[in-house]
Amino acid sequence: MTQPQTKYRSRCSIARTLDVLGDKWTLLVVRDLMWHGKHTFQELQASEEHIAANLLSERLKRLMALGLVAREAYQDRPVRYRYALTEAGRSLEGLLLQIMGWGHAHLGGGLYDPQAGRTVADATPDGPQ
Amino acid sequence: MTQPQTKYRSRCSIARTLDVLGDKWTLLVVRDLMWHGKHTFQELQASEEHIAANLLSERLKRLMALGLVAREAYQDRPVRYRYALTEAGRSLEGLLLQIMGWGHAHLGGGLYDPQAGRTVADATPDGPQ
DNA sequence: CATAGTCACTTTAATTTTGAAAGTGACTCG
DNA sequence: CGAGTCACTTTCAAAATTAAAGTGACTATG
Repeated sequence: MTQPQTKYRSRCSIARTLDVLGDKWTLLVVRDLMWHGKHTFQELQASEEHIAANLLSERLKRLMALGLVAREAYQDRPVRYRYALTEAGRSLEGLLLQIMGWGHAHLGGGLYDPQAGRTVADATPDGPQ
Repeated sequence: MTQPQTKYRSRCSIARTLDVLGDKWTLLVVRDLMWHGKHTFQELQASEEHIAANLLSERLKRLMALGLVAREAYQDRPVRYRYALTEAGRSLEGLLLQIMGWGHAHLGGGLYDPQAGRTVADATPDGPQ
């Protein structure tokens, strides 16, 4: 009986979360799916930060493999997909809000109110103040 | 007058936070400083996840440049430093707790109670359940 | 019918980051 | 003197990111 190959660096929940979401792009894709009504490849790619197409493709595959995103065809011939968060994917909203709150308080980023569906505090160009 | 070179990819608070903390190691260093009483280079390096020395060195420099960590000499000849979170660094606790909560619920990682100073739920080897 | 355009990717190649190991400098201890 | 400790830095191969170009399956236009 072989040792069950561990998927994660450690037992720590923070390390495990970083193993799957710890990069500069994944949570931006989740943000766009969660709040900004972006659901096609093109819409996701057109976001302000301009993720490279190969990375977007790879990240969507990973999020689907994790069960955080699912896709369904919105067109045949050629088949094209619409991506959406699953229930598990939507559970990341608290995390996004916390990250946004910190970035607003400490890095001068904007504040988005998902309830209102709009920005309620503008960003400063470079940092806080 | 030159355009003030923007430090961040975008005005979004989430993108800005990921610009500075979005990798697999930075928040583990913060975790160890915040909760696990690890303050010297050696202690930080000895953590379960085994960060490479060059990365630890670079991350500590970045965290200091961001004002999230400060160091003070605890010994002369040779001078050696103890690293600690600043007030701004300690403000990341909510974020760590949120990340930990998500990783516990969805990836089966352990739960640490900072109040009690101990693990209150063990991790499962590979995932949730 | 040929050509241009759209969408969703994939491929390619240069650059950057990472990871693991080994090395360095300033000491202390035996 | 030689070994050991601590806090790094250096080195270099491997992996990830970036930007650009290319592909395939169509639809719309002249």
